[in-house]
Amino acid sequence: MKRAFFDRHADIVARDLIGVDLRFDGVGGLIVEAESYDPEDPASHSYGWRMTERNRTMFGPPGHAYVYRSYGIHWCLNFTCKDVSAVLIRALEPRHGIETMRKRRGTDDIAKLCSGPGRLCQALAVTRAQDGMSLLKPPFAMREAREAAKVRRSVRIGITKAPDALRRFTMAGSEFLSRRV
DNA sequence: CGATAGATCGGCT
DNA sequence: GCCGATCTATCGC
Repeated sequence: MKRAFFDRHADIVARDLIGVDLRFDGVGGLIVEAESYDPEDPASHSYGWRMTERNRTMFGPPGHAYVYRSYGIHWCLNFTCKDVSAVLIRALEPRHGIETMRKRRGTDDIAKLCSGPGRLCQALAVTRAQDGMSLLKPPFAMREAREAAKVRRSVRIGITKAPDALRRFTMAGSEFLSRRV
């Protein structure tokens, strides 16, 4: 994956991420669900261009991991994009290191390994330690989709602000989404 | 099944 | 203090 891939708006990047193979330390799978956020968006951490200690990575260069703590318990992985926009990675189709994911997640249910932003971070062992890391080099590895995936667009999950924005992108027919479209 | 309470952190009002 | 880009356990039907 080239840096130019991320040097576009999160809406475009999120769409193109569907079907991409993502690994962290060799563990991962295909991205099947992602959401886009930007400074104009009330649901975004970068809303109003206000930089804080938590969201500072979003204001940095595209192509980096922005990891934040959610509800005091879970970690969520985002990819930084152009103009302080970002893509929240919400679900993977497990492909690599499935046994490792099972151990970390404490379940054998393959549909629950990476189906949700908190779950996939636990499965890949992504934490605050990865915040600010480049996605273009190890331990991250990304490979473009072999063929263009069929992508669906719908409303985002679990937010209260701007609930009607069509900024959730999913792989059509995937069994590994955090929720049905 | 579906609904809901509870865990627990950081940033804001 | 309060709320959230969440997940799990545990209810009740």
